[in-house]
Amino acid sequence: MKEVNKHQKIIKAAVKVFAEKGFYNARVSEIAKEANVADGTIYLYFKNKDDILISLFEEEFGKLVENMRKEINKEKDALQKIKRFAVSHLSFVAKQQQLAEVFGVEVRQSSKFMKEYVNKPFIEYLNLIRSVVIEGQEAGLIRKDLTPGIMKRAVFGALDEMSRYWVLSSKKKHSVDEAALQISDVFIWGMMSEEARKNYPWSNG
Amino acid sequence: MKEVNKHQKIIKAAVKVFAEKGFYNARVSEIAKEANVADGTIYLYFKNKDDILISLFEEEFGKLVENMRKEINKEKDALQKIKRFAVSHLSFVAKQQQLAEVFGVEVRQSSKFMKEYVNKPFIEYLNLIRSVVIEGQEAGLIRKDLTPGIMKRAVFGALDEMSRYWVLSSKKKHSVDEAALQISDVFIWGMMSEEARKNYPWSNG
DNA sequence: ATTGAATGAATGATTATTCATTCAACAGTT
DNA sequence: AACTGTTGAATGAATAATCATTCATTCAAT
Repeated sequence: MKEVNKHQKIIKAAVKVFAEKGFYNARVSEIAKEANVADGTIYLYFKNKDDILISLFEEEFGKLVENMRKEINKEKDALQKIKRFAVSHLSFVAKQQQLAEVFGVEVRQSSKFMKEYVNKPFIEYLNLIRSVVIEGQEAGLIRKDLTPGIMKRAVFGALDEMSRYWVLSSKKKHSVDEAALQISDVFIWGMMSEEARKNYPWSNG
Repeated sequence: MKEVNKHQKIIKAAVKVFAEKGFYNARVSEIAKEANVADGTIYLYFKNKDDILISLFEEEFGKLVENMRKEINKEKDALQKIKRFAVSHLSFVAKQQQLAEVFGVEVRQSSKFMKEYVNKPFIEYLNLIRSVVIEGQEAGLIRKDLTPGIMKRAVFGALDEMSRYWVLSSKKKHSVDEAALQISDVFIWGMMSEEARKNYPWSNG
């Protein structure tokens, strides 16, 4: 049976099962069932259960990083890039809930125990923010007393916690769009240099 | 042998083992060994392995919430409370690394526990921030267009991501104190109302 | 006839949990 | 103070269940 890409089919099934059950409570047999392949077939495409998670992360998160890089480059000033980052991040979460759940809830936790595996795509993602902060400081838009390495974690953390709420809660009281705007707005005003606050052409809304 | 509180001894051992290995890779027998009790003794004090994690969370996080409530009440204006929250949160992380690791990495990120176990103490902790935001809005210090339910997640998320970096990284490039100050400063400036920005007696440093 | 992708039942390891047994502490009795 | 019975906390070897992984076999395609 020359079929569609099994690797991809298994990854897709794994996203679903990992999101529903969590990595440790996910059964390889259930992923196989979801992907419509035999249990053993998984092992023709992946070394083991860990490898499914790692591959899925490398591949899918890799795409996300590339996509985000393009998104923020649509803006030319650093403060607008922050806003674009927030909106894109949360829009991805809303569109790809299961994947977001695996990224946010499972991977960073699990990666701790996969000693060898340094989470390259994740670090890259964080460093997109860091670059924007540095760029903003060089342009005089962002306060120079702020450490880019701290700010990248603050911005990402704020968005990530919001994502977790969005993905895990069933109620979804706040809209993700509204959250993205409010969070980026607070960071923009909070990080903006004194000078920029006077001159920057800002129509807050 | 009438001994010291075994319940407490087991919890303490569990914190250490969970922090080192993660919940799913932690062995009950290892917790027993660490606590100097027999494997079976654990089951005289806890229903099962899950129950160890849940109890530890309820008890230890409960203390943290109470402590934080006292801390922020040392300040009387909302913006200073935000700062105090940030400093206390990260100072706790630095002082109780293993416990912080279990709180941050194991409990909150484990979708199994987030989904099946409604995390009362955690919600209470978040709502401390929410109350402060509301208080600040009522006093005219904080912009009224910001949703307290979004802000509580943004502030907590920023601090939490910083904590995760701090506990998991071995390098510890940034000091936690510095991080707390920068993060709270950005939030304070970002959330402050136009009016407060003019009148508030602020010595930024 | 040959190949090798795919299968899924069987295997082997791992571990949470149980429970028959031990033993220290104390109370009552002589 | 010595002996005996009772209690229940503590033990840890044995159990039972769960799953990741394997591999002998099948079978579709060429």
